[in-house]
Amino acid sequence: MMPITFEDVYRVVRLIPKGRVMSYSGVARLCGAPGSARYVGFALHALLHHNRDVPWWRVVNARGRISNIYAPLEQRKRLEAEGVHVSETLEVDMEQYDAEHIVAAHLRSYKSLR
DNA sequence: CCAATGACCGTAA
DNA sequence: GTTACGGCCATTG
Repeated sequence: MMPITFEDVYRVVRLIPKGRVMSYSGVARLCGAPGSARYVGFALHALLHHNRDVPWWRVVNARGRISNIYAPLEQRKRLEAEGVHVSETLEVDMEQYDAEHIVAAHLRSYKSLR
């Protein structure tokens, strides 16, 4: 299987619609690297000191919890600003907000158009 | 080259 | 609800 790069991760994260979220494992799956969730976290971590056009705040862990240890409140603020409800325990409802199926469909149509 | 390191995850007890 | 552990894999020192 082809190794994935930071850019592969950023490409998928950029497809998450405003007002939606995805899990680290979901991003890894759509990058074609199922099981590489840790690496997705690593790629997002690399964004901290380089401002890029990547909506990192739309990525949470598989249970909907904010696992960013650097700026959890900033992440919550940005999500709320998009209409995503974040609980006091820093969790979102994945049943309601998970965009994996949407992004997957987007990638499928992109692939068939190409 | 090798070992350690993550903004993680699924399973098991 | 909790902790523990193995797997994960590109990057870094």
